[in-house]
Formats: sequence, structure tokens, C-alpha cells
Amino acid sequence: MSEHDTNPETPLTPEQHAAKESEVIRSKKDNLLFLKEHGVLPYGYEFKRTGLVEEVKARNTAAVEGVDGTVQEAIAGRLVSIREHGKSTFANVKDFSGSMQIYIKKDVVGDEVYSLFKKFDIGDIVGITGVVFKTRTGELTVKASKIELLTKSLLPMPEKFHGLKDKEIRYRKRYLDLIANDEVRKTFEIRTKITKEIRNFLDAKGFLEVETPMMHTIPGGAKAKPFTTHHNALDMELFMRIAPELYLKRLIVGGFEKVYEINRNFRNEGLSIKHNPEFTMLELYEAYTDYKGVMQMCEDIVVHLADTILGTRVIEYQGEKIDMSPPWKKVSMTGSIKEYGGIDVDNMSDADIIEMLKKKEIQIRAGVTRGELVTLLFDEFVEAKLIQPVFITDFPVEVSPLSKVNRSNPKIAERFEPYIFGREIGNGFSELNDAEDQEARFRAQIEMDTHGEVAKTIDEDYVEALKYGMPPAGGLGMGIDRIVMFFTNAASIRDVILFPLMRGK
RNA sequence: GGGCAGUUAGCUCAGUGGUAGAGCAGUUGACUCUUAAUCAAUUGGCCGAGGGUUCGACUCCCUCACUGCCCA
Repeated sequence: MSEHDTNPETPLTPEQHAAKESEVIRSKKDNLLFLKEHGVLPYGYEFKRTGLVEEVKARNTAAVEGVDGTVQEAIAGRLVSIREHGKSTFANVKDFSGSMQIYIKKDVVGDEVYSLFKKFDIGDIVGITGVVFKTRTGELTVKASKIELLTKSLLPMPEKFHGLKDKEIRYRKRYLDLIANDEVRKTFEIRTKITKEIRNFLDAKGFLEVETPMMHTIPGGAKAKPFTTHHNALDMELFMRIAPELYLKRLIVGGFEKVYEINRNFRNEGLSIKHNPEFTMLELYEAYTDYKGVMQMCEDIVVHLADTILGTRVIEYQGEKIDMSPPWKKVSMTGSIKEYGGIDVDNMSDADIIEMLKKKEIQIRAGVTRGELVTLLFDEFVEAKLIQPVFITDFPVEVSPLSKVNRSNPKIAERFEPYIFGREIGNGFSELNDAEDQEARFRAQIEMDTHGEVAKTIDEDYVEALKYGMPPAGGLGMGIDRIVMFFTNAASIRDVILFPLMRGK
């Protein structure tokens, strides 16, 4: 204590302040020292468990109050609470499956072990061996005969009742969030189940999962600003991928008729409740089908996920009931503008639309195309109203550079986007396989780009691949993070990404 | 990038222009079926950082940092 004494008249220097420890931490260090001095290894090497605590509980449910079990069980986990009662102590040990009570009795373990256990702290990782019994209140409890310290914890755990609420700490130190908040682990378990079930679903249909480059020499496959990086040996600028699309379609050219990839995309844009700079996308391509085929598959995938993971097709998201039962509604983009926005685009001139958008203070670039104007109307007057699952179809061809033109109307693309809760959760189309048309569309994109969201060079290699011939194909992309948000009722994308990007501190 | 809100003990939160509070955690003591254990006592704060106003600032003003939410 004396080394921390300071004259109250003199303020602490920053160094002194940093060196000053809270009593909580000092106490844990003192306990560590005490245990070491008494021959306890504070960091164990292994511990053979007889099972997870939920398994141990499950096979001991028949225990009768007042009668000790006969089988020795061994559990391990983090000490999450301690209730001392003089010569006996109750505590709880939590492992991946759950939490189980343990009971340490002085006349069972002996004076020495009992006094050593008093130096264990909440947060320590322990191994407990003993028989199971049922307490007066009916709780299955391990009566410790042996107590092992497996890891000493040196920092205080978050508060036991309120948990950890500070969002900044929860995102920056996710491990603490996982320790303190059980529902967080559930969220990420569901996330894993979602990707696993998507794989199960697609694998069963004969799809091949592949991995394509994350570092591109030309960013393509989407309209977005890329992150740039540099390869030293090749002295070459590289771009983190914004989409895997052009590589996956090269594989369709190569004869992989059903491929998919579930992996990260990187987009150098703002952060929001819906956007993280790196996010996970499913992209799949199937030869010899069109946008209608993959639209059906999109619906099938989501319904499959709901059935297998949630066991219900009606979910509640942010207070809104969402029914994912098929078939989902389908509306053309202009139809949706009429239906949800009360605007009859077909009978409006470009000038009419521009005037309407300007009233909403929407910036319009010079030389804007009709298709872009229609899309802006959709964004402004429709998107937020699409709560129940719906497919918006018939996108303007100008905003769909990788889609085939509709077979009966050259102004619209054979493309759709599924919406839930006002959020775009995917994108799909009949893949453009006319190399010359593709090249022309790339050139038009570059000319129209005013925000640096399109690479200035055309991916000639991709165009060349198309020239060798790509069979007709349907493609679908789905944002995995957004699906996870719906399935876990998460308000922010940061709640479904284990380590969301945070500003350096 | 713009707007609003927030930042107080390890955690969860109060608080007022007059020198900072609770619960949990910690420490000490009591307690051999408790479970948000209980009871008694107790330690712990550069009140996010910097500047300004003031006799006096955790409180009012400005700047900055970080976070959350809304908008672009």
C-alpha cells in the first residue's frame, strides 16, 4: 500500500497515474502471488472433463435431494459467481454449454484446499471434480472433492447483473461481451448456422463452393469505391475486392455450371447501422437458368433458413412482424413507384421527375439517364416502405451493366432485388453473356461515373472470357450480414459482426 | 461529410455553479443448502482531453477525441 501513497497536494504525473492500480486488480495479483507461494500452478496445461455442464446435468437429473451421486464428474469453466458461507461456499462455473453450481465444503476438501479456494476470484478458469447432488432448492450441484486452478484472471469481470452495456467496449472487446452477454453468443451461433445451412442447401443442389481472389488488379462486379493496397515485389497497385462476380462468371465460362462463394467484400464507404467496410456476401451462379430461376432460389434459400434455423417463417424484427412464407410478392420497379409512391413514372417526362426529386433536395448529376432518375424515385419514395419480403423486378438497363436486357423490353434488365424491412438483401439477374454488349456497357459506366465508383479501366480479360462463350446463366448475390440481422433481431450490422471496424484508439 | 445525444469508481447508473453518490465487484468480519445469498464495516474518482468564463466549473461556453443515433 505504502508505495501508492502520495501527497494529496501534488497531482499525479501521467506515469504515476498509469502505474496506479485499482484495488480490485491489486487484490487479484495478491491472490495470484499467494497461490504461487503455496504451490498452486496458476496456469494449468489440461483438464479432462467428463462432459460439458449441460451434459453432466442431463445425466444426473434423477438425483434425489439429500443423496450424493456415486459417479465422479469433472467440469471446467469460468468462475462466474461465488457465495461464501463461512465454512462452505457455493459458486457457479460456466462453460460453453451453460452454467452449473458447485459446492465446496470445508470438511470435504480439507482446511488447506478450502483456504486456497478463498484466493480464487470471479473470472478464474477452474476445473472441479466431484459427485453431483441436488440441493434443497432442487438445483443440480457438483460437490467438489478436487479443485484445480486452470487460469488465473487478473482483470475484473463486467458486472454480473447488468452485464456489459457500453457499446464501444462490447464492439472493441468482443470477448468481454461474449462473457457477459449470453444472447451475443446465440447471435453468432445463428450466424454460423446460416452460412452452414446455405452451404447445405446449395451443396445438395450440386453447387460447388469456390474461392476467388480477394485482391484484384481491376475492381469490378459492383459500383463501389475500393480499398487500395500495394504489392511490393510486383510494385503493383491492388484493390480489395468489391465483389467476386466477374471471377465467378469466368468459372461459368470454364464449365463450372453451378458455383458459389461465401466470403468477404470490401467497400470504402461510410459506416452505418447497415454498412461495415468489410461484409459477407453469398454469390452464386447457375448455368442454363435465368433471373426467374435464381429469384426462386433466393426465396427458397431464405425459407429454408427460416425453417431449419428458426422453425418459423414469421419473425419479429425491430417490432415489425415479417412473414417470409412463399411466394413472395413481385412488383416491377415502376409498378412499385406507382403502388407505394403514388407516382406514375410512365406518364412523366425526365424534367417532371427531376423537379420532383429536387423538391426532396436530391442531387442530380448532369447528363443523368432516365434509368437513374427512376432508380432515384424508387430509393426516395418506395424502398423504406417494402417491409414484407418482396422482389422488385425490371430494373432500368442503365443501372444494370451486368444484366441481360429483358427479352421483351430492351429498356429494362432481367434483374431483381429482394427487399425486407426496407432493406435490399440481394441482387440477381440473367447474366449478360454478349461480350460486345458487355464491353459497350462497361464503357458507358466509365463515362457516367462521377463519384469514382467505377474502375477507369475495363476488365478486358473478363470481356475476353465472355468472347469464348458463357452459357446463359442466372446469378444471385445475398448480403449475409443483413440476413443474420433479421434472424437475430439485431438493430445494427455491428451486432452481427464479431469484430466490427472501429476507429483506432 | 452534416445534425443530435453521450463520455462520472473495474461494471451498471444517479447528480448539483460551492470541493462527488448508489448498487454490483473489491477489502475486513459473521455465517456449512446459497443462488442478483444475507448481515455489519470499508477501500476506491486528473467527473473523456485541452482551453475559456467565474472568487469558485463535474456542472456554463469553445475546441478536440471517441461512441451511439439520424441524415448525406
